[in-house]
Amino acid sequence: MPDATLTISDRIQQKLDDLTRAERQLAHSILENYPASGLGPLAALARDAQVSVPTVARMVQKLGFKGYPEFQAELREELRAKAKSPIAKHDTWADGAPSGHMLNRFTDAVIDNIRHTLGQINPAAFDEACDLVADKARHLYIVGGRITHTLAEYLFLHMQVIRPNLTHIQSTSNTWPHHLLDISEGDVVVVFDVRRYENNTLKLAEMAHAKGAKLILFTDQWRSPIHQLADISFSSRIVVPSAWDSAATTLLLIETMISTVQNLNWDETKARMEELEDMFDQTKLFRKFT
Amino acid sequence: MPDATLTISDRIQQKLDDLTRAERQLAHSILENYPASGLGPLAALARDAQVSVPTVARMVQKLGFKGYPEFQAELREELRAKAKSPIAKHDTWADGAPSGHMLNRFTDAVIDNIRHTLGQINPAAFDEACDLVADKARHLYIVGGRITHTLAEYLFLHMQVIRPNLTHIQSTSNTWPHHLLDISEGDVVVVFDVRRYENNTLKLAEMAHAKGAKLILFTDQWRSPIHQLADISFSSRIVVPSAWDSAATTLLLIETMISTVQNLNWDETKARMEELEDMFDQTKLFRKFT
DNA sequence: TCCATCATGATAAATTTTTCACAATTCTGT
DNA sequence: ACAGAATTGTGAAAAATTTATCATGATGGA
Repeated sequence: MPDATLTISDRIQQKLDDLTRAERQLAHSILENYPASGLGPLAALARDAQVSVPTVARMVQKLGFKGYPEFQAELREELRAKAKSPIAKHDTWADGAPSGHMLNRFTDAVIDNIRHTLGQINPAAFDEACDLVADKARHLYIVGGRITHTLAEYLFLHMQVIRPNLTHIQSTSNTWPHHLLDISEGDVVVVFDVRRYENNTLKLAEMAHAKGAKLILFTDQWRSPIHQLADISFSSRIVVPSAWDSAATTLLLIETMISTVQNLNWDETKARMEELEDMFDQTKLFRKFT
Repeated sequence: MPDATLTISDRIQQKLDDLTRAERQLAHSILENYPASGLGPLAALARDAQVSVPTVARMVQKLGFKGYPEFQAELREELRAKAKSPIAKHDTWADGAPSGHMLNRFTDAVIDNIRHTLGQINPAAFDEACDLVADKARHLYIVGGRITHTLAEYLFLHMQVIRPNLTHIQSTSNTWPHHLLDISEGDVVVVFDVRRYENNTLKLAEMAHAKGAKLILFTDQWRSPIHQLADISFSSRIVVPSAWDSAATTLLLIETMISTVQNLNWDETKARMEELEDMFDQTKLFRKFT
């Protein structure tokens, strides 16, 4: 009988390196919705993980159990113990860390930010923004400031694969007036501006607005002054137990936008993506022979 | 097929009056430590409740199941559903958008990713990593790949304020071997590498490891090959309903790290931050937050 | 008190599940 | 490119679990 102080989940993760390809595949499947999947019949688990039945049997033995039934018995025992233990420890995010640990406090705050932000968002406006960003006829400019340029670049890198005709502008650089010359009516400018709102970014937005560009703004709950010019703006809650603000919620919105735009342009993107896949495969091959 | 909105526990309690003596005995045994006992073999359940095997079989049918295995299947399904949403009784995050809207689907996935990731993280390892990153005696290198360099830069920008003596390396650039010359034993290298793991990044990590640097790795659930070299690694779940992966969870970890490191160095950081504020004010590059 | 009805349990049959032995495949180092 | 080792899968045997059958005991009303 294996060590009782470690959960099966812990032990799987610990052994993850010693496992073979199929076993690792299985391990992830078990962890995926733990412990439910492990409590079903062996064959079902094998099917879900797309491995053969004996692979499952072999791995449970590797984990130190005599057989699958013994493995299940301990899984049930874990479940018993967990249900019995006080609920206080139950609602923390990082198991084994006190609820006052930064990991738990921070995560609480971020989840709360997400909930608030999504609760206030206007889905129609979001869809409209995605349509604009997806429109390949319009040139797309993506603008970020001192910190937010990382978010801007994240959006830019993905859009680069999805559509042509786009530019990343860093408002802190002094080259942006050059880009502005090319902006014409109907172009789309996505601007990131969160508190410690930046003068440069505001100027840029004003001028783009004057030239008749569509402005989409990602800002915080207090809203950058740019929001008065913007056609569509999204404000995220960014407060966390830190001297800094959180960009996690804004990133969530950006990623959702990427996914939505991708879907809108799927027919054309597909080819671009597959090309990219090929490149990755080549990289893999390259690694194999070195 | 029984009603899906009611849990088995609910249904047993509802039927409690219609049950016979032995069945009631069994029912209480099931509820005693729910749902663990129901997930074992039928015979074990019968023994624990001190009733005969056929009694169990009969009652399960009385509850509307075709047989014991079907009963267990639903029990597992309940467990799955319960594990998924300790927070998210929210079916829809964005009010006014259908639950199938990308905003809701994506947010669901990200919350789930966060829950999984935090559940598997080792708080002690996290604290240790923060200590290393906070140690100003060690030079800090931050390394990112094609996409992840945005995350790396996000960490870099904040660390720049918190501590001196750090470098941002982009593994896709060809200048990184240059930086490698300066790495010495005891230095700390924070590496970002998520799937579509990059050969350049691996090479860099190997060489830094060979020079005796401490390696801290941020990767995904399948883990970059670098994790075998890394002193500490963190794996985030990154799957979302998109052709791309999500960086949101990794960003959450980074931000938590920033905040923790900030607190560790607070005395010295405070001065740096104020100095920075002054510089911003003087150059009038940034507006003061009101 | 006796019979009819229902609940319960023992046993056996049927089915499912697990384990084992061996073959095919993939990977690794020369 | 090859041989040897390790990994993975296939199919059959063994073990277990579940279901069905039937006998026994209990209960309650005439």
